[in-house]
Amino acid sequence: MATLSTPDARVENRLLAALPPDEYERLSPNLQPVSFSLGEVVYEFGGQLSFVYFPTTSIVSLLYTMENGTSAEMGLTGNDGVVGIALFMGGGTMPNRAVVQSAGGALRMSAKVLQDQFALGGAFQHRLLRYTQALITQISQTAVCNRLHTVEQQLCRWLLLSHDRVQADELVMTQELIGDMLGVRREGVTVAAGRLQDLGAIRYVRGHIKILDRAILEATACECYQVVKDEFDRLLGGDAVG
Amino acid sequence: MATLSTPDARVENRLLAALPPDEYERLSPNLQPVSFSLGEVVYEFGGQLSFVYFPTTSIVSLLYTMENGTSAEMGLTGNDGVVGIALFMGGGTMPNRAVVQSAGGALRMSAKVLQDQFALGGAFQHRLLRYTQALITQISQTAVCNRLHTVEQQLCRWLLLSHDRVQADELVMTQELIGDMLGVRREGVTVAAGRLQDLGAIRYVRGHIKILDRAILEATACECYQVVKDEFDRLLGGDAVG
DNA sequence: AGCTGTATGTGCGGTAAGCCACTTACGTGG
DNA sequence: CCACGTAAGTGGCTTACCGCACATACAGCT
Repeated sequence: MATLSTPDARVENRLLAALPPDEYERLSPNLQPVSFSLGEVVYEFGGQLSFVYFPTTSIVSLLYTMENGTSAEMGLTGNDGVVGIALFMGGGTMPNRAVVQSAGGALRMSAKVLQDQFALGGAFQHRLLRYTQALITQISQTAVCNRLHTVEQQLCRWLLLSHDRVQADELVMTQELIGDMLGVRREGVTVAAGRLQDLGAIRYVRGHIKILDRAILEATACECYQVVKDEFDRLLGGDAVG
Repeated sequence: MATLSTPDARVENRLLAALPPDEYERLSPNLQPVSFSLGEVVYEFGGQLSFVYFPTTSIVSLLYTMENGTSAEMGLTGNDGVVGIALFMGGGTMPNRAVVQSAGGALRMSAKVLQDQFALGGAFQHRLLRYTQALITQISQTAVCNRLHTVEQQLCRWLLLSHDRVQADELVMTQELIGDMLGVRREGVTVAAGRLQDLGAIRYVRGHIKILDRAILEATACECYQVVKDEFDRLLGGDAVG
């Protein structure tokens, strides 16, 4: 059977790449490459999902928008995970939005195929659940971080998490949008980003952030980044079963 | 086979109560009633779990403690759910603590039994995953709420969520401990609780909170409470499959 | 009744960040 | 190379909350 995905698509998503060869062969005919543009809405609050998406070069933010229009991010998914966990967790819909934060590609799989394959209970199920647990850690840490840390610390956390999920040293993202993600005003981002720029950690020009020195970002960030990173490494690392 | 649980233990936890009779019969011999005292630690940061717990009359908070000792709650589980999701999600440990917030009973099940039963893929697995998705919503909303809402609004949310999971109109909880849960100072809780008392919503006397008027609490809370409640009802309601 | 420990109430100065109004800088397209 | 739209920087005022230092109040014990 001819696969619609590109030959090396597999290695572009770490969750899929970690599957044993036979399971991957079983899935690959059902993966279609798609392309996400910046700001595209992958799913809406309460919307029924028809597909799950395995990002390859894109990053997708999960965020919640309040009644008064303010919003905040709860977590973000890159090529280490999957967007649309409600489909295998059983709920069908999620009470939040998923928005493309960094343009790029993804592999999509239909709801039915996903659910059938999940029900087989093999490595695929195992990997999806482990990823979900890692995501729970990320969301939890976001909750704690929102309560206890400064905007500057959170900006560092966010930049590091994003940088880990993208191939380049440049992020395309306005301060306005980062404000929406972090649930702070645009001006707050400006001030915090200005300090990071003075420190030499980043350079910021009209929607293009260049990561110049990760070490400075890590030193300025709160412990939350490391907690999330460690847990992702532990749960999704190569040594894990299947 | 004689069950070690009390005859009506089943109906005390809604997750178990929703199982079809044959599945419940299969599980019940493996459920042992245990009793939790206030402040007891169910599991520690990174600790290996040997059991999962299905609270019946107790409430267990999931919280994270920072390096500097401050802490914040990410979610709480009562008789609608289960404590120790890492055991079936595959991680084995969680990077947070679980602390008994309201003394009472629970039913425990060993890790091995849980994992074997989960792997069968029936209604039990289905229910556990749906609960996990509901918990994700709760944690997500906590993250958003921490960022965007006042201490008073969050206190209302917390009181309502706790009240929903306990049988009486009285919560046993000092303002100091609520401060730890919400990630705010004890004095901040005092001020917010004082206002709620002036409004006639609660009465607070030395660690005993009496819920006098839920309607006032709901009006004062942010939308976060309703979002979480709706999602729990949707995902865990009686109409859901199996 | 009085003692003592824990729980709660209150006030004050400091700070992070919100809101608002505005200026400056870049950069693409005419 | 100029204009205009979008992105970023700045400053002043206000607010919510923190940190600290106390004052009070209840509850069980003697």
